[in-house]
Amino acid sequence: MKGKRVTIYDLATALGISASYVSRALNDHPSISDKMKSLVKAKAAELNYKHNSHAANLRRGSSRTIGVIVPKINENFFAQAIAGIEEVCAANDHSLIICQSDESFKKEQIAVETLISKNVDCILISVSLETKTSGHLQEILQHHIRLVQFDRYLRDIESFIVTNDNRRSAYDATWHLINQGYQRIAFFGGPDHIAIFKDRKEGFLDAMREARLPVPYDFVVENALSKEAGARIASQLLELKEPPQAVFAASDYGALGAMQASRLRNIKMPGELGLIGFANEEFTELIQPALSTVDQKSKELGRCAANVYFTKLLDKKITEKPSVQIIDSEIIIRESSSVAIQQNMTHS
Amino acid sequence: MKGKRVTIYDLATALGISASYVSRALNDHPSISDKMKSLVKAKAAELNYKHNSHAANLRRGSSRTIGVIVPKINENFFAQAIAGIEEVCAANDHSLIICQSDESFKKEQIAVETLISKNVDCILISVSLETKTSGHLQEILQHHIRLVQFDRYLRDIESFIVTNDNRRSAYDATWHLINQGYQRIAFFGGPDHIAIFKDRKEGFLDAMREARLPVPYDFVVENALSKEAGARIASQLLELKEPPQAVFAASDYGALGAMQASRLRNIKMPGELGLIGFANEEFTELIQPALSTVDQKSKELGRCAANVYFTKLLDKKITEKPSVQIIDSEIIIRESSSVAIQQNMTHS
DNA sequence: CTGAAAGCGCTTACAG
DNA sequence: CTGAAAGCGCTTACAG
Repeated sequence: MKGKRVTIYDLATALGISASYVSRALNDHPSISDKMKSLVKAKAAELNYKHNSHAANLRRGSSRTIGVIVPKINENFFAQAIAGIEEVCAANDHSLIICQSDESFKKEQIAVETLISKNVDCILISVSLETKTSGHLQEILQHHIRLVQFDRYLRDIESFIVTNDNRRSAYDATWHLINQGYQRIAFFGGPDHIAIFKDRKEGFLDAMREARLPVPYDFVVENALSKEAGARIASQLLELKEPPQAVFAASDYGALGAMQASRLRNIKMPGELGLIGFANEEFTELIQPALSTVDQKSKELGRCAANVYFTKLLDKKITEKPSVQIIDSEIIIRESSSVAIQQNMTHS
Repeated sequence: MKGKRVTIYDLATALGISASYVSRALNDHPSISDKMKSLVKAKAAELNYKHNSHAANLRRGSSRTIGVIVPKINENFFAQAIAGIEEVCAANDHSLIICQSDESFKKEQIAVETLISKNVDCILISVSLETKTSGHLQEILQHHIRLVQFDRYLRDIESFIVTNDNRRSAYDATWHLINQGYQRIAFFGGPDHIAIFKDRKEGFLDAMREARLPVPYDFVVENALSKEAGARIASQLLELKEPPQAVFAASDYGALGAMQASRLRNIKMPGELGLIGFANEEFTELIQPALSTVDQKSKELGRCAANVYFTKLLDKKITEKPSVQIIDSEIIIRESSSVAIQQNMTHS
């Protein structure tokens, strides 16, 4: 069905030289003169030659390809991270295979299998919410494929990690709420087995403890990352005799759900309920009231994750001890948590 | 640096059979008994064997991989389309390489080169805004790679196309505005060289003509797809002595810009300015007023695009004449264009 | 049902 | 600087 592909042998014949020579010319090997390089490349273009990366990879044993696995490509956080990764890969002449786990452990495992069989040189992963064990990541290492975890990571495996200082950001976000005068503050978090969510919870508790504010048992919620969960749980809490005065959500979507639940009850924001999220999703500055949040510098985070491979792992036989790299995040204060800003808005 | 990989020869030796047999067992060849298949597979798992897709692809001449090129993976429309494509590919045991052109013609060309050298069997593309010529798409065909265009397509190349009836949707959206009583209606569109934008403009003009409403020359704008462009142009138009009473934007982002510009001027929506966008982006139902829009059923669109390959192109020597497949879209009416809805909202 | 052998298109030591 | 040759790991006609 397919026509015969033009190979380096065809180029060699056409030019009256050997295939090895052609290969070297095409790959900019230093032994070849610039004149010959351009001659060969011109002929390649003329005959519509296309490099066959599968053959090269098979022979070379490396694919110059990086695989990335993220939970959702359409969440702005991950899309930005991918953009950063892509930028660095392109600059280093590597290509990129993007996989989506869709927050499913099963799909994540399949993605790992696929990337291994595609012989990628490195896998950058941000694990799914369902991921509790690292067996599949261990397998990556067994196949001598480099591994970098970013944002959401597992602790029980040796790998470089690029993430934010989640505990610190959560601490700061919580203190921001406290400084606004809120006292009964609830935390909408994620599963404890993923370090960033545990860290955000700890940061929240650190601040509350330091401020000597009570944290009722049911104000700390473990699975409130989605809009639906956020809305459901906020609805419950807002029915209490002593409902929360503010919510710090470890996810913008959880915060969005809380906002919708409070709107249904005509609860004024930020007057009666303060709210801050996490991730700086696109919608956070578009909704009303605009949602305070934590900007994780996701594009920079993606850049760094990719750079870990290019600067610390590529071509290195003995790897330095895996380290954790921290990307600075930034608290963004908008109307949803700031009485001061809100008043300005109203008066303008 | 890498340890030796386990190959089918290792499995063959371990099992006392031939490599050919192993290969067939692993690939579920009908000549092999179920018992032997599971025996071989068990051994493969035990020895941690992983299929090398590069070797297989090189030998087979096909990669069982589909490439997809979209302008932006983080626009909800494309993310949804990719989700649909992924679903169909997974069901057909094909893997997916996702490339992002970032609305740049140059990047799109590079993506095409990459996908060709990766030997993908098919490329699904939605072209960038800058794409005016189809030379690079022609090259795909020359390499005997199948081509399907979806959503944004070029007309001067023979390929299957999966898209919405953009002219009809635009016509309906415009009539919706007309029926709400708006008369001076502006159109925020995209470049004419991309068919869908031309179609949306035509649909708008069809409706205006039919309603015998005048369309001032400067009410039809060609490059107002982004939030920034939408805001800039809306600002200009709203300064006119006879400003538009409504805007139909061919992009939700353009509509968002218009909304922000009108808010700055304290123009009431939908009372003083009606607005409808296109694509049903995530933010459209979250902002206030909620933005009317056209839902393009993007996930279904992605599914169909992938299915064109699996049902009409895969393993077919003589291809049927390329056709255009239409995915039904749906007008979603929200507050931004509907006085009736708005009043209900206010009174509730 | 089973195996020996060829070959996909490249890269890279090795030799000159 | 240049080339002949081996081999990456698989699949698949071909033969039995």
